[in-house]
Amino acid sequence: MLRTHKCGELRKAQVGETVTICGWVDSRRDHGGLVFVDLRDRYGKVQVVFDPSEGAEQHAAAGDVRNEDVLQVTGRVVARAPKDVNAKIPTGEIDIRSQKLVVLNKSRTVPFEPSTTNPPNEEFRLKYRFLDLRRPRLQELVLFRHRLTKLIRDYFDRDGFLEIETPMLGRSTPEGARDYLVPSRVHPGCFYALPQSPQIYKQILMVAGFDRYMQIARCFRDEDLRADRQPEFTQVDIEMAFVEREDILQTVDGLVKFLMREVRGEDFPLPLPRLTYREAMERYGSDKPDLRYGMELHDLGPLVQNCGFSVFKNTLAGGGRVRGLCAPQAAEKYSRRQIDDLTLFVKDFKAQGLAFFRVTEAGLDSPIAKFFTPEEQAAIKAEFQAQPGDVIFCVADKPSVTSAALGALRSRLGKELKLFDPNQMHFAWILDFPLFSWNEEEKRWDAEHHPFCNPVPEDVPFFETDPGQIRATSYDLVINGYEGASGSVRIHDPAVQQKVFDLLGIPAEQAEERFSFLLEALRYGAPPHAGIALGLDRWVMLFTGCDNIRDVIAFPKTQKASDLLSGAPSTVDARQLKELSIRVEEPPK
RNA sequence: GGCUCCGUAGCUCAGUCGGUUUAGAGCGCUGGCCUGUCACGCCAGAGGUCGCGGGUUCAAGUCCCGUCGGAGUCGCCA
Repeated sequence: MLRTHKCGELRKAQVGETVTICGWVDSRRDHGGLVFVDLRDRYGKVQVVFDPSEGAEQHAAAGDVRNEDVLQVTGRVVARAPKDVNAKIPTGEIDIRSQKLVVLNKSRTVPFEPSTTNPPNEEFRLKYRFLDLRRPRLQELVLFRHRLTKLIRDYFDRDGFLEIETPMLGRSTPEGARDYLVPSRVHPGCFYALPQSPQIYKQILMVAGFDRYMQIARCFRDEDLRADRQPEFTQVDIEMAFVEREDILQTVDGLVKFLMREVRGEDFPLPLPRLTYREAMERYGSDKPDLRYGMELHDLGPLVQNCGFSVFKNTLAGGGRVRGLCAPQAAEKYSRRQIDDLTLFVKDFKAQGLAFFRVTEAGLDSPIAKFFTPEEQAAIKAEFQAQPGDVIFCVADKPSVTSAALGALRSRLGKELKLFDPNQMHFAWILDFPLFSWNEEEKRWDAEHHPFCNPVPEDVPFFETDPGQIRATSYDLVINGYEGASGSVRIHDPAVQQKVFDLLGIPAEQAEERFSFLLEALRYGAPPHAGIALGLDRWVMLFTGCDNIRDVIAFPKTQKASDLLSGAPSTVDARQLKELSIRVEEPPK
């Protein structure tokens, strides 16, 4: 070992001991006579004093030391005089008086200091990720991720779950997200796909009798990125046999309670709240509402069906809806111009427009208020129990558009009006999703969750009459407006599986070709089973209060899926391509 | 693929409404001084294809078009 102690662990208790420590130069203060160096490792930093009276050589060498050089220092731990104590750091009551200095490695001048209080832009941080990761904040996030992952493993281990690895090189299935493909050398023209999730394998593990499975699984989806989406990400993948929906919900409820206690010391009440999909869409306009605040959507149809405002009246007459929400005390924060911005915002969600009313003592103040009788105004005000200073926003449109537009508006206003405590974590289940959704462009039914999701048994008759009515035995766990986990009871009956494929328009022979290994497995005694997958990156992000997923991933990719540190993706040698029987059609410029 | 924002010294930024001169500051860097600093201090200094390309103009960091890169978002994400 090159060290006897870590920099950050030294305290008054070690005073008098001679120690050897290693670390990076966090900063150097050269007083000509005395030289002070803050030496940093991942446990913290400690001040080393280089005094000429302890040896001319080590003192002179300290004068040549620069930031981020790697040092090994042997010296005595001494207590600081009371006036010299630095209360800002845990090691501030002691110094290391150097007796020997070894420069283990010089550093080039770093493009930015890990100790900076004002980190550079993200592009630069990603290019020099090894320096960025030296920053205390990032070290803290990496450490927390380790801890959370370990707690999750412990929780499932204690409950008898087995961690089983599944292949990374699998078979491409055209449904779902775009696959990342890996060419096969020994099978020219054939490709593996990296897993979008271990879905099929974990179901097969159930058939194989491993009735409690979990895996911290890396997954890959070649879709466009977001603040909470990376092309490769980590799922806590769970599957259980001989269980019902309720068992999965309770298992995850227990995990949440366990984590909230271990991480935050909070006694989290169970069960977690549950809402149906229909209820979520009706009250919040979203299937993943942020439930840290209210500001619910209200149906204004009955109140305005006879009003003088033709937009509302005509929309209602045409089968549309008029819905709205009441933004508390927004009148002063939103000028006319800012409301125009909100109007543009809801147009992104296909809304034709955004009506608004400023709530006053007397009634409603708005360019369109004149179209509403005093009674109608009073009714709208009463519907929201609106207070003077509030602003009521309304969208009149197709039902789905009112949800999408108002759901997005609610989310935006919630942030802008700071309607929630950023430290709070709110978990809720969304249940009874539709099993299928109608794809208007392609004129066909799509699986809302995935094609292996079991329908709610009493809805099975709807297969013949109204597939849109079929509820799925699926469930999402929503955390602060993010989809934190998603799962379902699976189909274990080949006949039901066949019904689903039929409705999705996947011909029997095609289903057989794509999923034969699953379908075959289901025919050999598949137990009823259900599962769920947690988005580990998002959980870490939410627990740590980060606003993007990249900060909790050691080596993340940019929005264009590049790794700025390594330069991936890159072109490859012609020889490699030839070996793989691949010809690139249009070589990059 | 669409929309929006950003790109000036190694880094963080200023550079105005309204186009012009030698493009500035702080941090960092280099040299010197300094024995109790911890955002050390003091003195001196170096450092710029204003992302890139084109256009408008007597004149472009500034205006216009394109492009590259980064971010947010819609589509997409069974």
